[in-house]
Amino acid sequence: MIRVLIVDDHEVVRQGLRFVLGQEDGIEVVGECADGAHALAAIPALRPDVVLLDMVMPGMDGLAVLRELAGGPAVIVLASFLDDERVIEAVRLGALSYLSKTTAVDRVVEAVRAAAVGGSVLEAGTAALLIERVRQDRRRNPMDLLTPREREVLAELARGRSNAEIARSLRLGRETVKTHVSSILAKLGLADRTQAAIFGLQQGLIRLDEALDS
Amino acid sequence: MIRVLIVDDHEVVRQGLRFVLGQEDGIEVVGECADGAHALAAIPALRPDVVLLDMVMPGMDGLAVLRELAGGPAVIVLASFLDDERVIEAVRLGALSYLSKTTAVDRVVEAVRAAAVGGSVLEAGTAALLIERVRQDRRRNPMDLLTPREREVLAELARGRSNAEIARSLRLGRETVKTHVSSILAKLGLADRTQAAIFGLQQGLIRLDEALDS
DNA sequence: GAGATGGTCCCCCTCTAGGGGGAGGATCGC
DNA sequence: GCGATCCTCCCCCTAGAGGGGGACCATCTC
Repeated sequence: MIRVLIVDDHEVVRQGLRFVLGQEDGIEVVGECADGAHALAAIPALRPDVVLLDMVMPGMDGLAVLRELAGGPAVIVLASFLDDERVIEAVRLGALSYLSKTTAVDRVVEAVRAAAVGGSVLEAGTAALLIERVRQDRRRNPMDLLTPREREVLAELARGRSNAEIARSLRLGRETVKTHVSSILAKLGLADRTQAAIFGLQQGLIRLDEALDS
Repeated sequence: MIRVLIVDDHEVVRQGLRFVLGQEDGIEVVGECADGAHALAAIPALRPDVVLLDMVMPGMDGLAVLRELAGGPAVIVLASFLDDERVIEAVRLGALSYLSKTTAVDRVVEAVRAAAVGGSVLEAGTAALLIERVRQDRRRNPMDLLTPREREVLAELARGRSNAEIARSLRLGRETVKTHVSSILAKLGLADRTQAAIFGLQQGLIRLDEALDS
């Protein structure tokens, strides 16, 4: 008997999963939780073999639960979307399968049975993401090309500041700022400061909603 | 008997809703669809009184379906998140209720019964959003100040393009682009094209990850 | 008809931005 | 010590950006 714990903040999803898994031979749903904290508290008593874990939950999200669960029961992550970064991170943290909620329920059942013996069920989209990541790692993060000072200047660019403002902000001469900006453009292969600003935002140096403030 | 149609790409959600609603007196689930196009095709034959509509679906999403459904059956929108813009837009398009999937199933049943007689069930979060929107409308969206052509130019700015590139892209003279850029900066109170680009990204004219792509 | 608005293009002007150099000082590793 | 890297600042030069005008034409409104 495979003991399954369902962790999802959506009641309809929990009911759906319980209903589907309940009809399967050899699978028993031993509990369900609406958030990560309750799940971690309940696991010692429920002793599940497999945890079906929602990625997006209020409070403690799926990744946080995964971190705490290292070495415990097998985990299958259920997500509404295949968010690139989260897939990678979840797999790194030991998730066996990473399924979208759009997946046919048969696949979920399949993943549960596989997880009970340490196996994985990968969707086409997930597999593609993992491969893409390996590819990306080869053509390295362009940010590594920049010196610490250049990264500071790039962050200022991403805020929408002029050379003179950056000079004041970082206590530099305007000529020095120009030198850094030129290096940034050359190293990243960008045409002008506007493209640099966009790049900085894409890299998350500055949150989009906190740019332009001031 | 209230005839209900369930439209959601997640099979587990459909099963969950069918299970919950099926236990209610006076409610009958007459069908379920996995995407918007099938839903629109099936509605004339199924004649539902109430449509439970998922906001996020592949292909034709919830808003698109709502647009086509104007004047038809009552619609209750189900969403994973309370996305500000979508809530407003959905309500504007005639959705009676806008519920999060984290809502207790009792509320869904309540919303279905209300919708059958033209009523609404609002969650606290949704109500707050609507109030906030009314507040925002007072201090007006700055984008309304721009003409359609200026918005196009602003989108190009947000891509990181130069005046010459924008001119080629929009089939304009470079002087004309300069005129538009100047108007944009003046109307929005921004200092230069870099700030305009950031503003355009914040407004969602261009997705951050698709900026800079050539 | 007059007026307002939006779109297109032009001119002149100033100033910032950005490329291409040079150069001194600090730190680190060999 | 010596090379490498980084940070700082300077000069000259060109091209682009941005402000401030003006102009023509179309459409819509009153």
